[in-house]
Amino acid sequence: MYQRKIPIDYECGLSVAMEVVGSKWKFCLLDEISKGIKRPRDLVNAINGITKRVLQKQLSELELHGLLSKTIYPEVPLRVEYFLTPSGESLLPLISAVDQWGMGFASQLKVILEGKDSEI
Amino acid sequence: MYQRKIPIDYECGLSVAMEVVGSKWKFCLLDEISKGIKRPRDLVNAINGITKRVLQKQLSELELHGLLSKTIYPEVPLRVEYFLTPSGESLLPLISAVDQWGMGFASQLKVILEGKDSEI
DNA sequence: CAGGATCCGTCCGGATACTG
DNA sequence: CAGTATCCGGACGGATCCTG
Repeated sequence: MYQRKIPIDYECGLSVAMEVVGSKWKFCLLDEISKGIKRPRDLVNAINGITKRVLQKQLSELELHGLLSKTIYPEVPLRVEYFLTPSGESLLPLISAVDQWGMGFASQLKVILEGKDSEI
Repeated sequence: MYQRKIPIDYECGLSVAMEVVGSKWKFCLLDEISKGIKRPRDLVNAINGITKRVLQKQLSELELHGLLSKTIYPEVPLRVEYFLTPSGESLLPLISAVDQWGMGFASQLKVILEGKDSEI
């Protein structure tokens, strides 16, 4: 995600993984695309809080890293559809696992953060 | 990990998970601590590229979120040891899975990035 | 509509120093 | 040694504009 000085430790799986999917929205993007939302514009609408610029950047990174690919339909207006490569698909079980873990953890986090808020 | 405007979508597991472990080093930290490296100073030495300040911050966040806890030994010099809470331990399988995925993906990423380098 | 470029404010992280 | 505060430069993200 912003690791360029300690180039990337190819021996460390976590380092590699963080490099590729360590940005805020990448799991979400892969998830949404796997669900069939393929066009940039639809993704902006589907994902709460992402902006066009960031979406564009992260899509291109995912594409560069070989997790995503796209098809360009030379229509007017232009249409582009992203889809998961095999590498991207290999990540889906992990995303699902992370999502489920997060669901299970949500209640705990809620209590913790709201407790903190009330201390103000 | 800088999502404070779109507070946190507790309905979205990915959102919750990213909030808690979406920083660069958190998986690494939990991993190392689970391996028995418990003191901040040892963690700085064990993790390639992290600085004391960032370590401190991420440790405290993990502690705040209830994934980590610590024991303070009132010795001189002061000794502190972090350990995983049950929530933190529940994350280990995921970390392991991410690590393994990263290992498998490393070769592909290497080819891609080195290919890009050689284009310069 | 896709997506790249630019301007610019904000946040993050490195370095350093200080306290207990 | 652990943890916090401060200063400061650089990276990131938002808004906007432009091209195909």
